[in-house]
Amino acid sequence: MTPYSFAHNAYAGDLQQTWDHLIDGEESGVTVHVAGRVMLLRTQGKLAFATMRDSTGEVQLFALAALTERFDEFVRLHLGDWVGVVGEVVRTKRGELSVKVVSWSTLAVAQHNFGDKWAGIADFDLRYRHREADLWANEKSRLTLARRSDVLRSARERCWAANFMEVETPILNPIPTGASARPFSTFHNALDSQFYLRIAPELWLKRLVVGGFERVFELGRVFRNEGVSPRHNPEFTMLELYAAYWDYENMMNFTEELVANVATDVLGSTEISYQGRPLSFATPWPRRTMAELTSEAVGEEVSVHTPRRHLANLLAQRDVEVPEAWGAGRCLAELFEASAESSLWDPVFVTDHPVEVSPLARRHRNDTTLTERFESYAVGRELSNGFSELNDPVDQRLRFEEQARLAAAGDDEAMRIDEDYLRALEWGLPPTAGLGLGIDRLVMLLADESNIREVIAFPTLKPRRD
RNA sequence: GCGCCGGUAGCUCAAUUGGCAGAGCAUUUGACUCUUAAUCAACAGGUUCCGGGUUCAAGUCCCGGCCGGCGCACCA
Repeated sequence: MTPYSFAHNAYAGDLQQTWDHLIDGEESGVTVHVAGRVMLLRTQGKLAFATMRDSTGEVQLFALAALTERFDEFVRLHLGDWVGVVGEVVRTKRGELSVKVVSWSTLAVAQHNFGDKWAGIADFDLRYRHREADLWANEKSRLTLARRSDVLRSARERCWAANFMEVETPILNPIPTGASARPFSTFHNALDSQFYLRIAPELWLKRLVVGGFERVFELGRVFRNEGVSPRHNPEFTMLELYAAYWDYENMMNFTEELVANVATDVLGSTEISYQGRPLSFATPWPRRTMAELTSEAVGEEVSVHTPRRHLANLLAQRDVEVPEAWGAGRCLAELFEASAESSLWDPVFVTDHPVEVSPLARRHRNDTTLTERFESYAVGRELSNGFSELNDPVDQRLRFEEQARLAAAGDDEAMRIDEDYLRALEWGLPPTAGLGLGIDRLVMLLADESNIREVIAFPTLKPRRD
């Protein structure tokens, strides 16, 4: 029977640092208890060398028939077995820091191997379905998921440092809202009610601001029942935060600082390389209106005031089908996506979106057909989305009603009227700015990964049907 | 959802024009007192993803299905 515990008192990584000064063949006189997984095993008659890895790194185990108990069993260990070892820290004649094994025990056996000891595990299906094996076999996977943890820690600390309080809001929602997306639905038996997994926590968070929490953030999972791709997982992690008394300019300032600081916390610099190309998070990020960028991309002046018919023609030239229900605003936003979006490499704020595509954003103070909204883009992808929040319950009702008309016309991503939210606005939402930041996308950039599944420990896969 | 590509031993990968299904590592056995992906020797290891079809003969060609990668669509 394997032990129930092990009196562990040292880590491989620490030993490598602490005993860096040991010269070849020198013995430290210090006995340690280390534990980890056997990654490699080299036997040589009455000697055996094992490479053991724990969460901090690797250290060699040096076993001798003359010293090590049950030596004949030690040399029969399998790659992947967990062992606990007691022995002296030494450096071998050939220069490898080692624990000279006196007593030891198998803590757990590995009944399956961990892939080729040189090539690891390459099969995507196996790696994603059995990430536990992938993590042992592939250093890159360990580094990427550790980096995700670093990003989460940094983002939280930066939010706390700016006096945002972390809150949690419902994942089970009677109405899916706060974004435009198809939801997952589920059912609560005792309440005899249909629920939807949240597509965004937005409205709940603003209700907390109404309640007097002036700066709140939530770092949590949202769910969207849409296609999967190298950049889309059905569940993903969003940082949403709201600050009373801020407008979207303030929030853009905060956003660029947040991302730049996270990059610095995690990588030590705002200057990184992504997929072989330099990428700079250095602030300030350019701020360009959607109309400007779209005009540049299509080679003529366009805006939300351009006749819808003309915008529709420009879209048609780009093979975009234009439904009857789209107004000039939606056409402009679609034209932006079709023409300008993919070329935005370094971070940039795209601002002043049409009201038509921004049902929760406050109208622009200089043009009521636009909103005070921004989206940051990097590497041609949307990274964040924020705005001066619409806090007028009358206008919000009009926006919801417009969404309801779209839904009636067949748009299954349109928002639904949320009476509870409207009532909350009637109690008074101060001027507030909000932000939603896609954490997975940010981790992809900071981990130099091109597939979102690499930055998610257990990405959503189709269940096997054997 | 559509298109392209892929699935061969536990893992990483070969297999020419349709012609005996292979190697390295892992496993098993043996040798070896300073190895570093140790080395050397030997044994063993297969529903070639699944189901049909064409053919004297199919890993290879055709049809259907499953799973994955990439692109498109949708979207963040």
